[in-house]
Amino acid sequence: MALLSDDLRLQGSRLTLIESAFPEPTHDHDQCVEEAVAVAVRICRERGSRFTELRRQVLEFIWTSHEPVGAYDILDMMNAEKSTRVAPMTIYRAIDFLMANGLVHRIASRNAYVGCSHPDSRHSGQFLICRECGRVAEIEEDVISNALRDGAKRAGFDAVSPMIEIEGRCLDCRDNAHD
Amino acid sequence: MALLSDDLRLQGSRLTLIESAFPEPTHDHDQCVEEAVAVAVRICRERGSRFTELRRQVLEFIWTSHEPVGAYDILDMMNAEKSTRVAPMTIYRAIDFLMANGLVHRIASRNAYVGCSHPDSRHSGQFLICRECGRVAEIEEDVISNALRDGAKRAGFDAVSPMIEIEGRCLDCRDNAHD
DNA sequence: ATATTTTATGTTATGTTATAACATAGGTAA
DNA sequence: TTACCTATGTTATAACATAACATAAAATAT
Repeated sequence: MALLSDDLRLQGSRLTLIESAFPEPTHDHDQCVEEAVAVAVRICRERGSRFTELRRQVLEFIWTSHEPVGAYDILDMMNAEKSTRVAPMTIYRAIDFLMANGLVHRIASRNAYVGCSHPDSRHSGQFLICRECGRVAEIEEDVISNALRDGAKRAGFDAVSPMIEIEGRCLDCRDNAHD
Repeated sequence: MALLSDDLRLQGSRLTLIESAFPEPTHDHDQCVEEAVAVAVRICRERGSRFTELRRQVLEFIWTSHEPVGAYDILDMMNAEKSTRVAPMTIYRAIDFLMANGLVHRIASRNAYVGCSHPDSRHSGQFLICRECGRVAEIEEDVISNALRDGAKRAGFDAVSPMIEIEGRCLDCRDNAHD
């Protein structure tokens, strides 16, 4: 899954290796979807969970892009493609299943959902959200997790579920900017 | 504003000073509200913004407690107290104003709003949300901010607006737990 | 194989959160 | 006092999410 792009860029006068958390704009996205489904199949089989046709479709629609997708967007895609009518409830139930199995994450600041890029490892959400292209990248920085745990602890707080959503500008959009 | 309580507690065998980010359950909450309004008045005067009666009322309702308050909760409180009928739009406009001036924050994971406990200093949101009592405390840990900025940078990302919402259990609820 | 149970989905209705668009009023400044 | 800008009123609707109960399909026990 070619989600990481390595780029050589000049920063000031030093040559630096920057590893973007975002996929290259030219990447083969079909492959992302394919792999996401394959992993989901495997994980569900391992757990004895049922990865039904409906759930597969919803997962695929969420993986339409690397941008968060709203529940009603999925609903519309679903109903456009098939002749059957599906109700919101149906979509939300599939989303709940996918989230419970760590296959998708909810982006609270957008009321929308993204596919998880590493559903195997236990992790709490750290998301980079590009304001320009709308894409979301998931990172897993121990420095951040540790800082959070320590900060919470210092405040006398048992942290259970930290959620981090960072808005800003991704490398590609910075490069494309004409200012 | 007595938002910090210092407690001496035994952790393992060491005597440790824990500074809870949450207000003491017995604190004088009227004073929180009073101070929040006073600060708002000052800040708005400094900026030439108009702190109208409506905006003051909405700010006060948000400060009803240290729990996040929904827009429609405010609406209900408003309409219960006064004979006039206020529309959602009116509330949202007041909330927008208060947020733009850093007087309240939105808790995205709850679709609700809390008063800002230090509206003077520029800061990005770091919130502790207690699952048991529902209260929210705002912290400002440089360790976290730095880890975020560095983590984002390493991912080739210009972080603009980081949002952190940590769910867990506050010190008071831990102490009150009977297990 | 059939009955029983559990899990998934269908269906209808409604609850909750947020904004668009345009009208009116109320300060502020020329 | 006119003109302008900002705040609020008003109506309608968009966008997001769940409750409650019915049916179907799969897994398991008998």
